[in-house]
Amino acid sequence: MAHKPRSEMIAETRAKLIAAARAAFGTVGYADASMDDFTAAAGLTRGALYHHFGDKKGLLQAVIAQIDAEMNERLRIVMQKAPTRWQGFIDESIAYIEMALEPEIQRIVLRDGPAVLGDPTSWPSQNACLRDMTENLRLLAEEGTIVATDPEATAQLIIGATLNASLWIAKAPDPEVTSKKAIQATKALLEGLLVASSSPRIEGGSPNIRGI
Amino acid sequence: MAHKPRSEMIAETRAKLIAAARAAFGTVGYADASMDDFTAAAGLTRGALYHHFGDKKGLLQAVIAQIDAEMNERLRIVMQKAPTRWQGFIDESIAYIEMALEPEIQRIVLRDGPAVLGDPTSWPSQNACLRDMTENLRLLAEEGTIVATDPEATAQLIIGATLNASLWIAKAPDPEVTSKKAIQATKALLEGLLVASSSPRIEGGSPNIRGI
DNA sequence: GGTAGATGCATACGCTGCGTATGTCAATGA
DNA sequence: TCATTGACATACGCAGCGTATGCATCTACC
Repeated sequence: MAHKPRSEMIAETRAKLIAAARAAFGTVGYADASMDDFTAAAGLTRGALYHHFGDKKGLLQAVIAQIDAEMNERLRIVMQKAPTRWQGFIDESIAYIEMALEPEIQRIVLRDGPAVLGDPTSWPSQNACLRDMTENLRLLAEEGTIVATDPEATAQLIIGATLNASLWIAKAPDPEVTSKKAIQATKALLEGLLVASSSPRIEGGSPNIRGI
Repeated sequence: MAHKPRSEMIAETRAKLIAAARAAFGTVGYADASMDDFTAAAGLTRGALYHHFGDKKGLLQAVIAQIDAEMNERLRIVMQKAPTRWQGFIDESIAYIEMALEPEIQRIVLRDGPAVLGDPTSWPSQNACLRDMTENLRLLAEEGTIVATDPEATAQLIIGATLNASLWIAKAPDPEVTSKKAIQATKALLEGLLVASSSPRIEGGSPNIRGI
């Protein structure tokens, strides 16, 4: 068979390295993942890694970028499906909690990432998610659904809250029950932002799209 | 001069190791802190470290325990000074944001700690802080000040929110302005928990004990 | 289409840093 | 005073990272 074009081979190598690293980082963690081991698992050596990503950190960045892109896409879909802006906002927060329950995301993006690469708010991908929520909050305040606060600050608070909720659920002995509690509490907290006149706190909270 | 009693020498050695490690972890971070270097800085060797703390992780645990004890003490004082339970709750959250701005706390407790030792909610010291806030929320709900939600879940959300706010402030180009925004938004979010009848949202929010 | 240059990736080497095994000396207690 | 415990240092081995170098293959230009 004829050889594939070089650019395609390169992309494949990069993808293999990212996939192997993602698996290793997600299971044993960044610090305990041996570059020799997981490059070998991909049928390569550290030479390829250093060539493409500079160092171990560079590879972690690439892995996180990939995962983050997937997360953003999933959140985008959730938002798109929601009937109202407010409902989309609630759904997005809950979806974020659910995603952060996945061990790979927890380990790589939420734990090792910040420790190795520094503050996540300066990552390009993370900024996309934040920007979306900020804009959403701004519009919600503008249309009078929620009280007027600094939208970016509120977005930071909400992201932090949901993130921590995920970690809490993940380590809880009964994740099912804990998850319900967390989601209920999250709704209560978010509904506190509603202006009292337009949308009083509803008994039982807003409906849950996933029945969790 | 006569030698100090042995137990005193031992405590001193432990204290010196913890102090040296704390300085190293707080500046260059856990991963880049060489045990040879900071034990030497304390006038000791790795032998002492392994004898007292087992390994590098054990020393990190000890450092975190020390910092956490200091944090809890500071929070306790803030709570004690507050005129009402609700005000104490607000003040505590703000104090938490302020503390998490300190580089040493951020680096050691908030970033490296979780990455190296795993979920913070399973740390004994962290649990103390959480337990206090949970109890506080339970009482606030009981006395009818805030809406009824699962107090533990809500505490987790609030801690996560404030924690993330700190990280956000720390990396912001203008921490002063950002800090004000974050604190305002935090108050708005927390005041959303108040039951509408007893304590309507007050123009300007609750007073700020530190004038930030 | 043949040759020169560039580039993807492997191999080889040195260095740093952790953990353990062993040694030594001082303090305690009978 | 002597035996024993325990605090701490020293010595060694090993894993893992980063770099320098080498090789083979693809592209570019004439």
